[in-house]
Amino acid sequence: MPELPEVEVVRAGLHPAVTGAVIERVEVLEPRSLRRHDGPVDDFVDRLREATILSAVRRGKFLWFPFAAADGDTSHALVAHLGMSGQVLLRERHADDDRLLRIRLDLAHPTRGDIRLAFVDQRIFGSMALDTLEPTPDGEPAGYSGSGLLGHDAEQGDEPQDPAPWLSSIPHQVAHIARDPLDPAFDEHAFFARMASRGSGVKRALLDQGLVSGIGNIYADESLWAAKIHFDQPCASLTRSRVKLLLVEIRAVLYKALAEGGTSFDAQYVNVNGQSGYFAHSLNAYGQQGKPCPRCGTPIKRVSFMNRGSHFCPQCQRLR
DNA sequence: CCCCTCACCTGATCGC
DNA sequence: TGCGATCAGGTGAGGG
Repeated sequence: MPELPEVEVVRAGLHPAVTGAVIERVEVLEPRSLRRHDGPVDDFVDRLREATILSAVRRGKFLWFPFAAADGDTSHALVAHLGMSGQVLLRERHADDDRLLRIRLDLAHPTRGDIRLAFVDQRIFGSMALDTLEPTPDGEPAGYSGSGLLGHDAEQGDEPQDPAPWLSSIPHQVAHIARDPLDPAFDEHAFFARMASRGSGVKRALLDQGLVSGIGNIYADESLWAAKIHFDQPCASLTRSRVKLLLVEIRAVLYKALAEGGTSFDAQYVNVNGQSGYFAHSLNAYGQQGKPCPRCGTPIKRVSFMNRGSHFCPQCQRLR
């Protein structure tokens, strides 16, 4: 997937188009795309009808849209996860269906008029669902909900935190996901403590969304390359300063990807308007097997780990 | 709680 | 051209 930067690009693209919009019609073409919805298809459809979307929020790779139901109730959100291959595309109301369209939401926006959200997903690992909102334990905003792309200057500072109660609430099924490293309320001390007591290798830890969210296979490999750490180095063997360095590199990698609009290796991963991203050329390790390490020239290796590829420089990233 | 394996899915591509 | 094998950016249930 879509890892944090790609999901944030989608969220930022959707936010201005969906906030304040009324859902006029919902069609579920693939019921399996509601796997995480606790109820029948009709329940999903009926409860969204005439609802007004209040915001677009993201934590890690989870995206959700708090809404006011037709009766005014604001205790629920529409949750979306893109899985490996999902997209939420903004379309014109009467556009032809995309090839792998699973769910269609027709919206009426006060200034943008009639638009459509198309949930497209090849592998159906992604999903949409309605879920109850519950208060965050720390009372902080549950995720990022700015009107612009996270980290972009135009957005910084000019947006006082919206005190709307639904923004300090999190969907029940997202509550176990840790805050992501770009979240101002990310608990660094808890992260260091849990890393120190973990028995697994460091990449496995980075991919554990309950420990730190938003990182997937690409950015795990890129961050570990930047920090010169082997993917299977035991967490507990890393000094606190090495873990701090790793966190710095993780943030740098995520911000860089955000600045470039998210990565996209093939037509599968596209931004909210269906346009391809363009970050692939600046990857240092992921997918670079056989090519010289940009730091030392040693060929990058690819090995199978956790049933997926791990890419690293055997010279810079030694197991020790 | 922690840790690991596996199931869940389709479609594109590659080698024969 | 066909066909099987392989691969793809994730998550969570369920076992030890």
